[in-house]
Amino acid sequence: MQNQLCCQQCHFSQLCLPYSFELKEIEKLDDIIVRKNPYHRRQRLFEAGQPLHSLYAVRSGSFKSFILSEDGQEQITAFHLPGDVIGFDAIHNKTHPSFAEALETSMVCELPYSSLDELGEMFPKLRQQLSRTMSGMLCQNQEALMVLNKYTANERLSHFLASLGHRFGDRGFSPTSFRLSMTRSEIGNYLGLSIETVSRILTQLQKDGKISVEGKLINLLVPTLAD
Amino acid sequence: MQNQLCCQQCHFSQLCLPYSFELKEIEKLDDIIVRKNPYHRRQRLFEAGQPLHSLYAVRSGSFKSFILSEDGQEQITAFHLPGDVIGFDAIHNKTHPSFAEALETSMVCELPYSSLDELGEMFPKLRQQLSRTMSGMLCQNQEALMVLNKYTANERLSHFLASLGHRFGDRGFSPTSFRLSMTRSEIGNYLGLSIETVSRILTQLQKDGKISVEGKLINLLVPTLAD
DNA sequence: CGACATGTTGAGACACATCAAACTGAGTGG
DNA sequence: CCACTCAGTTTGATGTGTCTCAACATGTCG
Repeated sequence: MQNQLCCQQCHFSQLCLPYSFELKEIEKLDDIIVRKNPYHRRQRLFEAGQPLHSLYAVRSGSFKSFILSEDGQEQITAFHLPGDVIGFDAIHNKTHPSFAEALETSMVCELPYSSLDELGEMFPKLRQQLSRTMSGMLCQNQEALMVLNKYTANERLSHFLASLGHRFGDRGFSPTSFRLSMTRSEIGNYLGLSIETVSRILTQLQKDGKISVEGKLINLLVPTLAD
Repeated sequence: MQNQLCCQQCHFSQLCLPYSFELKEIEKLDDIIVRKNPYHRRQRLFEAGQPLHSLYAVRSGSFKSFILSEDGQEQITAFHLPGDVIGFDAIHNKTHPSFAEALETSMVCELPYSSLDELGEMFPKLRQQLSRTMSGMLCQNQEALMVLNKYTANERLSHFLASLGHRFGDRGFSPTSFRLSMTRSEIGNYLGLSIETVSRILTQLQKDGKISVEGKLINLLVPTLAD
């Protein structure tokens, strides 16, 4: 498959699974990938309880992952940008424990897990990359734990914005000027803050001259938002 | 290696890597495992910044994993019981991002990562088990995120004790009566609570007749500590 | 037995949640 | 094109869960 949708043409391949692959390996990976129609806001890649069929690599747009508590409360566990792979948490029980939902119109590459498993048999680099990616997610989660336990509301939000900017930068976008695809409510849910606190701190950061806010448009005005 | 320390004789092998292995596979795994001398309280398996040499399976006793913030604050990210494997977060950068420290006198099995990698080449089940374990840790982290974001101090501690009891039960110990190998301070650090709050809630849970506390000895008196 | 870490308990402070009300903007239908 | 709606956002007033500070009790280990 040598069309415009293949991994070689994808701007985010160096962040995604093909990282450090040889040409031949990329072509093999391309063969198993299913390109899907765009997902629209609120549409789901999968729901909790569904059996694991595929992992999904974000091609454009963004997604949120979330789990539900026993009493039905939503807890957002991650926001996914292009190049991120979604669904690793389902490998454990071969069932998705979480939901994945588009935050805006988005494209994904579907990676059937059985094909990925077979391909891993042949390509050690693919196996290593899968391990590397999951391990990296563990590191992120540890960082997130510290943010929630040790940081104030202001620090959490600053860290969130800086981290988002950094991730946009990695993807070739501006690290200081971007559009939030998630609502204030979703940010608050993720950071363990009320929606009012998110709003208040956003305006306060603006008053302090650290950022400028125009609805969903964010501008980071100081290199680090710390202190 | 057919001594008393081999995986076949280990009570926790069904929770550990050999889960669902054939005899031949277990023997191969046994060959690469290094049995170490006991670690004493405060001794470390590894420190942040050290290159990844090995993963470690807890054989007896318990450990904590923690990371340090830029300003040197400790954040405990997990407590490890027998059968748990420690060090997966180091695969990402081939360097440990975290510390692992014994909470009491403990034994571990050292699993040299390069040997594990080679062995994975031959045994698909080992690869799958490694993936399954890492995926399971992702699920745990998601749960932890919800506990921190949505639960009150009382609920966090109740959930912590119930979860610990459950894990002891899985290992053939009493799920309702156990000894805490970590200090109040370490519990508070992990749950994002002050040491005073941990202490207060422990005594309050006792007054409510839900648990009995005698220093580090805990008795869970109601099946679920909820509400 | 003394010394030092660990744990308990109380009083006051504060960061953030909750409640309440008004504002904005995007989409819808007349 | 304008009213209408409704989700999302902002801002203010008040409440509260947990932290902090402080003093004391207990346990542990040389």
